Amino acid sequence: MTAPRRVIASAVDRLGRAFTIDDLVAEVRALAPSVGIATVYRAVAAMEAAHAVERVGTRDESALYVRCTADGHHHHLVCTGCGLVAHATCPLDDVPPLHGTEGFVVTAHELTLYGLCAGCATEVSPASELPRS
Amino acid sequence: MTAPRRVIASAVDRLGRAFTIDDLVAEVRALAPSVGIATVYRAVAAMEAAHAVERVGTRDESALYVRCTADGHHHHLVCTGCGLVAHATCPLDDVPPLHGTEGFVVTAHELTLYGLCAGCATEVSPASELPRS
DNA sequence: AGCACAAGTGATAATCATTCTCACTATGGA
DNA sequence: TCCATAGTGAGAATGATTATCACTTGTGCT
Ligand SMILES: [Zn+2]
Ligand SMILES: [Zn+2]
Ligand SMILES: [Zn+2]
Ligand SMILES: [Zn+2]
Repeated sequence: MTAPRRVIASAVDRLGRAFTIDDLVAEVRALAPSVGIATVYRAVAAMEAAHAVERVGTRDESALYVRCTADGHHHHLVCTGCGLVAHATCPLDDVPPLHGTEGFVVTAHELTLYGLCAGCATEVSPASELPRS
Repeated sequence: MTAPRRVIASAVDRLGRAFTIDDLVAEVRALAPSVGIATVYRAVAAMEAAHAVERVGTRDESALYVRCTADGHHHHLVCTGCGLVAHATCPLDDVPPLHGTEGFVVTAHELTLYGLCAGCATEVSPASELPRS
């Protein structure tokens, strides 16, 4: 592939954590200042289509992505303390949602778990959580 | 409350189904053409804060809302055929997600179920589903 | 190597949902 | 009734994302 896409892919690796497009642009431009924002958008869209990254939500009105580490159906644990995103297996596989589904045929679902990662859980006081949903 | 808010509240009732701000503006203006878009945004925000409506997702880059019918913790069934949104009880209450949660303390979750409502399930061929996630 | 075509790039403008500003008005209590 | 306050409406402002377009790069073929 082209040089900008290589730089963008390695920037995603270097970031490790979840990132917005702006995070990624900053990381990319540390090495290649000439790369345009539109190119980063296009590269992330291509990586998403190729399952190299996945969108995990929104932060400050901007899309959040993480590097794809797990294959197949899974969900995400989002730390409300530091923003870390971890992968989790699906807890619904053997739990059909029976109540309230009058005639509804469920074919897909989205699940995101919020909480505190190991680091944040010990670090902060229990009162400083940011509840959600 | 004021006249515009009364009109907006009754328009939400009249719609019944899930709606975007534009849907609601159209319904509102059928009776009160002078109501401004910003007023509808503000009224929906107030109703959301008062738990009179809840946001259930996104349709065509616009926020989707439904009238609040269930109290407390619950989730939503979204028909990918007609857009109908129904309420569902939480299937996770007795299923702690154990796998892959190294030290993570889960405090909240978001879950949305996609599928076909009773009407759409019988009406359309099985091939025309719109899968998600 | 030389060439041709397709894909990618970068700057900029356009889009579009949502929010802000501000002058004006309706509301509801004293 | 009178006033303080919250709500209103029009339009401008914001900000993320996308489209446009002329230019460059990568690729395969000869
Ligand atoms: Zn954390
Ligand atoms: Zn799942
Ligand atoms: Zn349906
Ligand atoms: Zn739940």
